[in-house]
Amino acid sequence: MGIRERREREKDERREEIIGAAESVFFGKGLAEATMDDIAEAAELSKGTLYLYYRSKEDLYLAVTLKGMDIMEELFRKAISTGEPSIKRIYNLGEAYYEFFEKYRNFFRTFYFFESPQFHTQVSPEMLDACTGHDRKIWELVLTPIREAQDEGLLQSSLDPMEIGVMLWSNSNGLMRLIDRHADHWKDSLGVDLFSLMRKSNAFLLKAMMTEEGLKKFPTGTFEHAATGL
Amino acid sequence: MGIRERREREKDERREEIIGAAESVFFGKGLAEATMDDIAEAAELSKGTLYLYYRSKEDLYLAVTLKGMDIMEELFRKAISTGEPSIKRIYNLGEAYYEFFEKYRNFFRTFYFFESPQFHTQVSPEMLDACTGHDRKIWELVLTPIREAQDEGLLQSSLDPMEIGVMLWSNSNGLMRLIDRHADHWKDSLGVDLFSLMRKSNAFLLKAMMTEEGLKKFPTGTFEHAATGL
DNA sequence: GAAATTACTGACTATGAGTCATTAACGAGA
DNA sequence: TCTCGTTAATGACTCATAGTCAGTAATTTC
Repeated sequence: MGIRERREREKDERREEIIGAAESVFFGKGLAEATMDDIAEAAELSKGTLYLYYRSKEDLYLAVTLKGMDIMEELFRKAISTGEPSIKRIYNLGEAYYEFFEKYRNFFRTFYFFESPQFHTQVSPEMLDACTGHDRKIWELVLTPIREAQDEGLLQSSLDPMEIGVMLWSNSNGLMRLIDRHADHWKDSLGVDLFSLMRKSNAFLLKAMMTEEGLKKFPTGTFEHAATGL
Repeated sequence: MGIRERREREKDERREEIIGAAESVFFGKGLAEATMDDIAEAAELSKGTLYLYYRSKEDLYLAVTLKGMDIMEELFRKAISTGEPSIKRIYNLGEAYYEFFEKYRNFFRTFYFFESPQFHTQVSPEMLDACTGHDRKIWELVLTPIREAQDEGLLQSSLDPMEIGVMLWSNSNGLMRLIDRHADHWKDSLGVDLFSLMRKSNAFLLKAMMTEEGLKKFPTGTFEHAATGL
């Protein structure tokens, strides 16, 4: 019988609607200032109903984070399925990450919360698992072209692929955070362009991790027209 | 007359006592779970009194952060006043940063809040200024040996000293955060030692930013016995 | 020793997260 | 079409806690 299925579909839609409402409220006011009453009003539902779908305000916030991860995953997937050489696809990932940062800044910001367990006081273990699960899935994506580049002898095989990924990710992520909160200050009063700095440091790191052969085939700067300089 | 002065001294002492109480409560429960009543009890004062000294719970939290910055500044100051060569003192800074992370983990964690303006909803502009001011002071400290190393022709002079500092700092900071929340997971289930990874990536970056002359005098690994590998 | 200043108090207010008894809507079976 | 059971939704309520403020006590000044 299709009734059960319709009900489930409707429930899923409700879930999406709630996330949509939560998104607009959270993005407008931030986690702390947003109230469940605000979200209920935006969703045209009563507050009690929100709690039928999400255990706590923080769980709901992480539901928005999960949606952000979906978007990011999609961008990453596109970046690595171009059929280009592995090294180029690693560059693409850097571009995709920066694109996500630029275009989906609000989602990028929700990651701050996810990445600070400090602040998880009401998060349900289920929701946390869902997030870390999704996080790992994205990491798998990142590792694919890295492993390939190692197999092709372009990246040093003495390094763990995860190590390579983390170095590049951590570097980009740290600088994007800085850009997010202080870009103007750095540019105007210190004269430092953090964006090109990110390009530079990523290039430094990648260069240090490539093999002689890799550097011969793809000298630093090969993809410099690219957006992020990864 | 010394009465005014005595009163001021007493007020300062009170301030310190409150910070001490806040510290123990915040470190035990985290910002969100800690209540002003908890802190008042720990300080053996009424809640109202706390508000005579600090405008909000978040201001009080940042007061603890400021204390952490004091500690860090002290460690940094020691690190760069050894009379050693400039490059070595840059290494020392890396060590000092890691020492701060290890020994004063709780203070290190308070920086998460300071570094996420997202979460500043009740912070007074005065307190924020105090924090950013102190932050800059510490940056000045970091820049000293970097400028010196450039003057001596050991670090590329095409780079802005601030750029060099930010690259190294951002890299270390990002990885320490990762270590802070996931060291076990990374080590056990992924087989990646984040600490040595931090050493490696710092070395990569520094190497890329040194001059030929610098690398001749101080080849990578010169200070490898050092704690952080910066 | 009266008046003024300063430090402190804790009962009170306001707000907002989360709950739960109740109501409404829907569908199944007779 | 009438019941009865099930599921979805409601909103008034509780409870916790940040922040306030009128009042008290201690200290200083003259």
